[in-house]
This record gives sequence, structure tokens and C-alpha cells, in this order.
Amino acid sequence: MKSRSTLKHIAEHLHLSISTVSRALKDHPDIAAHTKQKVRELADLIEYEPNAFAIQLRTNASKVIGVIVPEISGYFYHAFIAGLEDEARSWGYSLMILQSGNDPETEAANLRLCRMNRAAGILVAASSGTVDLGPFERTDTAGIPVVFFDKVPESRQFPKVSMADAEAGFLSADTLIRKGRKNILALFGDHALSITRKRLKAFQGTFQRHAPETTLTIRHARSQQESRQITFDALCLEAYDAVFAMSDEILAGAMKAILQRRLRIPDDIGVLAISTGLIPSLYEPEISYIETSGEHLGKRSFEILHKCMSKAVPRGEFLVPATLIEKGSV
Amino acid sequence: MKSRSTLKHIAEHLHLSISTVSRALKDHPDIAAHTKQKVRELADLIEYEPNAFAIQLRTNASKVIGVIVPEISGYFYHAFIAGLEDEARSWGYSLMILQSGNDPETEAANLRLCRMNRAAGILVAASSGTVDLGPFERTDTAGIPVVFFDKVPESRQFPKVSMADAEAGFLSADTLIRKGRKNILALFGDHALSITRKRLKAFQGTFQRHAPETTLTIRHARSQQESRQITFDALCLEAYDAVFAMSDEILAGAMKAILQRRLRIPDDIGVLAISTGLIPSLYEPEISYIETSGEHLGKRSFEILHKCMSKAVPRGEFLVPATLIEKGSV
DNA sequence: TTGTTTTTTGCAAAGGTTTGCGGTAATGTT
DNA sequence: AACATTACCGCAAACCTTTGCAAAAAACAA
Repeated sequence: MKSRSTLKHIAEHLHLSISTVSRALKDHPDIAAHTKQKVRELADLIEYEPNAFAIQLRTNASKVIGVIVPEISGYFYHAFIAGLEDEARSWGYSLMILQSGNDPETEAANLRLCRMNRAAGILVAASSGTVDLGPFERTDTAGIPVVFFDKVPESRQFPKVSMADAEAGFLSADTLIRKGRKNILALFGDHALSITRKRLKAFQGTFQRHAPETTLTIRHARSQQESRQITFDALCLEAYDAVFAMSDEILAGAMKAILQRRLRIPDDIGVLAISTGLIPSLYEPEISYIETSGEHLGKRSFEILHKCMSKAVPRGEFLVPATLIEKGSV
Repeated sequence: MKSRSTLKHIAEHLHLSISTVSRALKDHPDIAAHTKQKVRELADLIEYEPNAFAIQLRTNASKVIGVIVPEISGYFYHAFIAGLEDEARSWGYSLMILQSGNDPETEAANLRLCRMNRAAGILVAASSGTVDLGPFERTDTAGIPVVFFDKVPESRQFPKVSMADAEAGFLSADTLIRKGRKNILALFGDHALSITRKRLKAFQGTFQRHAPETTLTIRHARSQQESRQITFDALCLEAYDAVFAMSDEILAGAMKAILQRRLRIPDDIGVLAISTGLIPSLYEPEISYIETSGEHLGKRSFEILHKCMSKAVPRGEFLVPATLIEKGSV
């Protein structure tokens, strides 16, 4: 029954042509005011809703943007998606969410889906195993702009937007220096990840330049559990005056060790992290952190993609800035 | 250039008709084997990808399911979406994610979007302000099945799937009784929410029946901050031997108060929560919880919706069971 | 050879919308 | 009164695929 509410239906009812109705509905200047009036009234009455398929077929473009992430849940991507959705909706776009599960094949399949659905654009956080950029190139040359975010490939071919990792590393070190911490246990993630290397490099560099006397103990952990174990062991051996965690996952592990040892924050030990904000807010006192906001990244990513969709071709890497959120834990 | 890869293109190239090509590609028995062969080869070569819009227009159906949630980020929905996506993908469906921001108007607009896009089905977690079910009914009668989850309306008209709140309440009480806790601070959410009332009723009822001698102090909080304040005040006044939190948000607040008071878990005080699992795993020791898994809910929801889409009409409410995850905090 | 069956292919309509262009009628200009 | 504008409206093609039905071609039977 609802399927009978089409332009044709309105046209017949009003003894007009389909084209006139179409134009009336989009306020085309060629159409007389009273005609528009009547058309709109009937359209309202029968709850006319344009058939998106037909529009998309005709215009060969949709208002959907594809989002491919390794996983939705976890510490980060859901915030990104939330921010992105907000921004996208205000521009009339919707999101098609695809999980790759860190599997390059699923990733390629998802990409294909986006192509078939003629997504207006695609946002990709590369799975860690992605090496072949071919599928992405093909999508791009097919006229669907691809923008990478967060986990970005080395290639300079695509626009990329990511966190200002170097800045975050610098800011972390700077904060610890300003607070007068001298003996720091610094916990980083997998050294193979570029995000780790970038943050670490800036972190270490800042200390070398501005506070070379600081004792820095760098450790790498690949999971919450490992982070906890490493932290616990380290805290048993030595009296650090601060712990730094480069991510939420690492922080979660470190905090367990600190809670287990019943250390007082910030008196017994200072704590600082690079984080999205949720985890630090769960402890007492709350943990100070360098914010790398998923929401911001989402909004920014949409902006870049939006530019790509309107023919502008921003190449290169865009960074969303990191800021210090003081909570008194260091 | 890519736009030239259509059925027509293949047909012309092979001196066949469009219909023959179409059928060849879907392995229709009417087509000769060697014809199929040739068609498939060329299709592969030029990387033919069917135009989803045209298919959808023709068949008037899409493989997209709409998901409307108050917000993506937060304590719960992202897990739901992750589980749902997993299940949906394995059936060839994609997700269109819409946030309502707890605003009934945005919700209605999102619903409209789903209708325009002829979603195969819609999953809705109602915003708290939703009273008018009209838009949902209209969508349903337009042939798009609507299933509510998590935040479900009273109406018996739609299929609903939600957590087994009563079971979770019972299990919580039962656990506390078995652990011999006698003086319990029980923290619940907004009393206006049906989820709160259901959990509370089962919780209280279980104590009345099986351990009437227990001292139960019930408090309601509407935010993390409020939960923390209430807990802190209560712990100052009296020596409870256990704290129960009915949700992640409430737990987060309560834990802050407990950390602030530097109470030992489980010796000074036992802690139990109804939770999704992430938050309890962040503390030391980890918090025991009654699991209400977002992933499970997501998968289950898809199953129900899937039945609706294939003409079956499951009415009523479906529950996903709750289970106790012991971590030794109580 | 003619007629019958089977196999293989093509025609054409349908699905709903957009849009360039041509047409008609009304109004304005000398 | 004759012509030039302007304001409105409709025709028809195009977007790409699916599918019922008819047609052509091939195979077979008599």
C-alpha cells in the first residue's frame, strides 16, 4: 500500500506530469506557486517518500559513506564512529559500518561492498595485516575517494588523518618534566607499530633535550596483562616516582599493578597516560591524560573526506592535535 | 572509466543480449555452458560489479539493516553493534548506523531515512523520550519489520529483545546471599526506567524470600557522579559488607568512592555488579559481575529480526540470559 | 523432407526518478 | 495587430538490472 506513494501517483491524482511534480517538490523556479502548493499538500497527505534507489540509480551517487574498522568495540573506534556519525548526519550522510576483524580478505570484501553500493566515500582504518593497497587504488580510481585514518599505510597516495602522535609524545614528556618527575617508568605498546615508534621517539627526544638527567625506564607491552605484569615487577624492584602509559590498554594494565601495590596517587607515584578519556575517568583520583579524542578524529576525518568528495584533492597527512587534560594524578 | 563496466558493456562486446549476460552471470540453466564461460571470463577481466542501485530498484529490497541507538559510544551499544555486525555480515547484510541522541525527533528522522533506503529491517533502542509509536507502526506496515532491543517500549505490538533483567536481578541477589553478605548497599539507576524497576524487583524479591534477615540499603543514582557521591556518603556512615551496582555507569561511580576510601576488596567490602564486562576488568582485583553481554544481545537481535524479515512474525519479548562471572571480588 | 521437441537466446517492460529541451499559453512591447 | 518575452508545463531518454514470454536455432523423430 505504501508502495503506491510515488511521483507518478501524485501526478495522476493532480493531472500533472511526473516531471512537474518532481520539480515542484524540489522548489524549482519553473513551477507556479499554486501548483507547488497543491503538490506539497498531497505529498504530505499521502506521506510521499522518494525512492532512494531510483534517485541513486539516476544520479549514480548515494549519501552513504562506508567505514571499515578492525573492530567496533574496544578502546577506540566506537568513539571515532560516534563523532563521525554526528558530523556526517549534519551533512545528510549516513554511515555503513563494516568490521574487518584485522583480516585483509574481509577488508577487501568490505571494500567491494562499498563499491557496489556506490558509497560517496570510504574511511578506512587499515587492518594490521594490510600490505596490498591495490584494492584501495581501484576503488579510488573508480571515483570513490578513500581516506585512511588512525592506522594509516605508508603510501603517500591517499589522504590520511591520524592523531598527532609526536605531539602527544612531546606533551607527555613535557608534562612529566614540568611536574618534576625524575624517575619514570614509561610503558609503550608493540614496538612494531608505527604509532608506538612515533610516540616513543618524541617522548624520549623531549627528555634528552630538556631534562637529560631524568631516569627513564622504557618497557613494551602487547596487552593489558603484559602491561600489568611488567608494571608490577618494575614497581617491586624500584621506587619510581611516575608511571606513563602510552594508551588506554596499557594504562588499564598499569593501574591494576598500582592498585595491587596500594600506591597512593599522586603522592606515592604519579600517573600520566595518552588516552581517549573514558578509562582515566574511572579511577580515584582520576588520571591526567593527553587526550587523543576519537570523536575529534571522527569529525576531522569526515571533513577531509568531504573535501575529497567535492573534487578537492587534499593529499598528505592531517593530524588532530593532542591536549593535556589535568586531573591531578601527576 | 569504471562506470563502463555494466551488463550492457559485456553484452555488446560479446554480441549477446543483456538478458543473456545477466542470466549467464547467475548461472541460469537456460544458458549454454560455453556462453557462460565466455561471459564470466570477460566479467572477471573488466572487474564487473553489479550496480546495487539498479538491483535494489528492480527488486525493491536492500541488504541493509538500519540500527537506531541513542548513542554509539558509552558503556553498552558499541558492543551490541559489534555483535550485530558480525552476525549480519555472515548473512550478507550490512549495517546502517544512526544515532538518535535520545531525541525523539532525530529518531523519527532516522526512521524516515531507513524507510527511504528501503532497509530490510530496523533495530531500535528507543530513546528515553519516545512515547509516540506512530512512526514505528507506519514503518512496520510499510513492510519494513521493526524490532526493539534493550530499551523497549511497553507496547506488545513489536517483537522485542532485551537482557533478562529479572534473571540478572535474581542472580545478583542469589550470589550475594551465597557469599554470606548481610549488610548491603545496593545502587540502582533512575527509578523511572523499566530496566531499573525490573532488576530491583527481582533483586529485592529474592532477598525477601531467601534471606529476609539481610539489611538492604537501596539507593538510586542517575549518573556516575551521583553514584560516587551516594556511595561515598553511605560508606562514611556505615560499615557495609558489600556494594552492588546495577550497571557499568553506577559501578564506575561506586568504585571511585571505594578507591577513595581505600577499602580492600573483598576483605573490607565485597563488590558485585551487573555489567558488560569491560569496566569490571579494569580494577584490581577484578570485579565479579553478572554478565549482560552486548555481543550476545546483538547476535540474538539479528536472529529475531531475520525471522521477521522472512515472513515469520515472532511477537513478544525475547530475553538473552545473564550469567555470573566470578572474579573474586565478593 | 516435414513436423516436433528441446535448447538457447533476445525482446521489451518494469521499477521511480531526474533533466535537457521543446512546446504552449499568457503577458508585455511597439 | 503583430511580434517578442516570459512563465509554466510535459515529453522522452537515461540510469542498470531482472524476468516473463516469444522467437530462433538446433536436435531429433517420423
